[in-house]
Amino acid sequence: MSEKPIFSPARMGRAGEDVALQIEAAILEGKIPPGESLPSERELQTQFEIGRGVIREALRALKEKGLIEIKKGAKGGAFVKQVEVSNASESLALFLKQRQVDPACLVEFRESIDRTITILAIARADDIEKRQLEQAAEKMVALLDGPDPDMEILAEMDRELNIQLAGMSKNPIFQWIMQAIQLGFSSHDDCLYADPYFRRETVANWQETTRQIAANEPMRALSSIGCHYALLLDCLQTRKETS
Amino acid sequence: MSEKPIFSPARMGRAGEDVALQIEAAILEGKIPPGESLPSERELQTQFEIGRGVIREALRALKEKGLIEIKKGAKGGAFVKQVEVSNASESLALFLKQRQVDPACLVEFRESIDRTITILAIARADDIEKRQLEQAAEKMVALLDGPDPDMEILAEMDRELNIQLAGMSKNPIFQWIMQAIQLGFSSHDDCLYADPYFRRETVANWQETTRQIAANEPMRALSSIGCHYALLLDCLQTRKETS
DNA sequence: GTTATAGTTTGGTCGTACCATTGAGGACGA
DNA sequence: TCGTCCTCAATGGTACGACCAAACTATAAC
Repeated sequence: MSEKPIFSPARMGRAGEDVALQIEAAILEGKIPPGESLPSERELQTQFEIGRGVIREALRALKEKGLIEIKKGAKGGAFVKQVEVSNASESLALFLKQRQVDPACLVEFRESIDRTITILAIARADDIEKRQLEQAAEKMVALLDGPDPDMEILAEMDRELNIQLAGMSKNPIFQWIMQAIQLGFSSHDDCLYADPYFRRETVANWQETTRQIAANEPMRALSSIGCHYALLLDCLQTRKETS
Repeated sequence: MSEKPIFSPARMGRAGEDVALQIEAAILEGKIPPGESLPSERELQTQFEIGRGVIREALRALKEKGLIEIKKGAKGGAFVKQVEVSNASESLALFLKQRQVDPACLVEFRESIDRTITILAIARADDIEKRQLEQAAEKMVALLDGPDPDMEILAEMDRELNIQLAGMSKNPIFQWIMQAIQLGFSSHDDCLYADPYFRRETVANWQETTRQIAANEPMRALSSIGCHYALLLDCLQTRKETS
């Protein structure tokens, strides 16, 4: 397994770039299908007629892009991977994180896409998925009623719920955005779970929303979503005043 | 310039990851502001007590993420950069390309945010901006009626128009998302301008949309937007059949 | 048949040396 | 004095060689 994909030696100066591009191109053209492994570093070294360090840097870059996965040991190596949506999300999250953005803008944006996602989810997700979503919300209720309502866990479940809902829209772009937002700005949502009142309201709202989704009631679901974001804005407002 | 930000030595095994994470954290926490440069590779080598190859791999990863920019020569080094939206755009493009996501998903997403942007723009933009938008659309009409309706220029004006409109929503997130989409996937839109029929219809549609926005007629503007995306889907469909 | 052990493959790290690029400061001439 | 050219130092880019650590394989021992 090393005859066909012969890489051409790279030029001087910025050889690392060249190597990375050649390998990436080979992957994207399907010359190395997902699951297969690239030649070993030492093998590539001879094919490219270049130092091993350069090869390693190129592989590191591809790994960062999510194109390959690297395993150690014999029969290890660089395996071509299906790019996950989370890779793209991370990239967007990094961008959003570095910008100082008004929380109100974010809320506005999230509400906008949340509404669309909800409509799509009601139309496209099957009953099983809707049930699972409802059950996830019920688990939150149970946790809230329990003896130790841990804020961290609740916030994490909130994130999961959002991403799960986005997946039900059957549109990867919405998944991309939603994951990025959850990665980059989940801290804003934490305030909802820090206060006992908002915590209770939010969880109850999630239960209501998922129920309406499961019942295929788009207008009621949207109404519930509106409540959610009214709560969030309210919470952010009171927090601002106290600080 | 080397006293405060002392990095801790990294553990064995996966030191590269550790180094990259430490530097990334330092950047995100603002310890090294944009424009400033990190210590030189050899300097970092001593601070981390680690081989230079590892440092280089970590820097390469950060460069891939768009967090730093590397310059050669004296006074060169790794400079902290503002992450650009094009990074996120590329990352998403890679995902969609490798997964062969249906272009219709992208259209669906764009239509969704386009509708929200339009409503916000009508509510928030002042008359001057609305006039400018209308005039930009009129320039397209003029160009189309002219002797040499260049496809490239038309497509570029289309992109500009979209971004201009997004700006009028007064919400930077919509603006960024729109830019990311335009950067990565304008190629889909090009097909609208390749065919004479669709070209004419699309330009006319832009004129109609901008007029309704200027006239503060949200429902009619939305209706016009709906037409736009119906056209786009139609165009993609016929293109698919012919190929 | 199962377990223990040695061996092989492969990624991960270290270190040194050298090349290429670039900017700065000094030397030289007009 | 000014400007041009040259040298030099700092820094990233490449190369090579060595060794370590992990993980799979095959063989030997029980």
